Amino acid sequence: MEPDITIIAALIGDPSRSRMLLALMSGKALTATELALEADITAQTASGHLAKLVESQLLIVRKQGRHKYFQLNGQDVAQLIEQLMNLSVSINPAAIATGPADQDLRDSRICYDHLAGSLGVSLYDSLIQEGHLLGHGENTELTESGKEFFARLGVNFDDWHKSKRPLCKACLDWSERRNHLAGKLGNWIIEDVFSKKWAVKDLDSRIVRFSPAGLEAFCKKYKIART
Amino acid sequence: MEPDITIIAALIGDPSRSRMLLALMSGKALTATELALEADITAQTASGHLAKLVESQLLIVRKQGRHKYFQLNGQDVAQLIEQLMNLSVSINPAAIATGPADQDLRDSRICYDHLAGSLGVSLYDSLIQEGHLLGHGENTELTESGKEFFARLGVNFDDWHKSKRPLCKACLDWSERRNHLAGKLGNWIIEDVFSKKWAVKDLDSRIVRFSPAGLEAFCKKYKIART
DNA sequence: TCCACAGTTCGATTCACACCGAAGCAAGAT
DNA sequence: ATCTTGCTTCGGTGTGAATCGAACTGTGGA
Repeated sequence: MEPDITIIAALIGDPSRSRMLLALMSGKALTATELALEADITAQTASGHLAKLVESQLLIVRKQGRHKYFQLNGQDVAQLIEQLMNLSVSINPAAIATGPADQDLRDSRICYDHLAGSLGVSLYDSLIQEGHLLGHGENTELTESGKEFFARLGVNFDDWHKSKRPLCKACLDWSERRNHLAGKLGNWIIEDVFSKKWAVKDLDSRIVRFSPAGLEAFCKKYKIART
Repeated sequence: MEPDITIIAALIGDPSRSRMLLALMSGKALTATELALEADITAQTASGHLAKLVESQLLIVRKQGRHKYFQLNGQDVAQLIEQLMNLSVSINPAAIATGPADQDLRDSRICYDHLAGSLGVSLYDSLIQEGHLLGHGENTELTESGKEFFARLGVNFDDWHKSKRPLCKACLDWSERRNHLAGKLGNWIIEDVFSKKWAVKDLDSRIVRFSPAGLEAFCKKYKIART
């Protein structure tokens, strides 16, 4: 009887599958063919892999017309992958390529459903600085001042109490090795950014591309010091 | 360019290796043979696995005599495995392994050929406290006062100079996360305990079982404060 | 109705790697 | 010195799994 962690780790421990999972870290739901392209394998092979990932409940799938949309099965899975990246970075720091495309990824990217990268870290720092957030390790708490601040921005906290997903959560950022904001509030912030058209998701990567004006507005809104 | 997380996940995703890693999650440092037994494979196969785990820096190894002690490379690795266990439980709640309450093992056990566990740590602390021992990291030195103290107990240091084995050495205790005394002196102490019948070795484990009177005598001899 | 496209199933191939037996090496023990 | 023990190296075997070509199902559009 082999431990269950073996099965999960073995699923991630295949190059094609881990490429798919990384692609899904953008939070977007992708079709089977898109994932096959991402992993650089044929559709047949991808189909087999995806079936396994769904069966093991690492992914969930939604059928829409003749497409099948896959996404990570919740925050737990995303967090596990993030943790794996953390460890691989701390073991092999040279592995972080320093290409120009990579720089954008480090600046601001999607981590499942919230903002990561140096901008995400700056946001977190600023919220702490302003007294809106209290951070103790992995757990984070919104202060009264923070509740007021976000209520003024249009957040309706009452609606959120129904969900069991934590309001705030710190997520360790692999490129910065510091916390950024996850949880429902982290998700709200990035959705707010998109709805205001301050930034758009890059088509086939996890990069979040801010417009110059959007970046300025964002930094002003959250009192982030520009570098 | 395959992502690094693939490599790490693949390492964990082998039944034999994950059994070893789980065994090491107890915090204990284990030898190659112990791990081979744990994984139910031959020593040769285990040796190959362990080499990979060390090369990839998931494990660290310490050579002590002809034994090789393996342990998890820090908290990061332990945390990743913990995370994997969490996910597998949330996916498959049926498999809940209840860890054996090895309190006796934590209290006092054999570590290669000397005393470990909370009692071993207390002994080390007391020797430092009394000024018999000087500890700088892994290296430890017997003071003049210490030499006198042990000479009075019957140790003949002259005979020991022939051996190249270090007289004193600190050995990291993983249940306690603190040093205990290894080296020839550490061995002498535990042999002394056995010869005085203050304690006996448990048959199939590394537990050292003190008699009530033996424990009292031991603590008095080394001025260990009883808790 | 026919075609195009998304995804799956089947069969065959190929290859990596976990595994063990045997032998070798190193470090204590006797 | 000789034996025992812990670990490693080498060579050969076998199995599992990833892969793709080809053919099939099902959906949507022309």
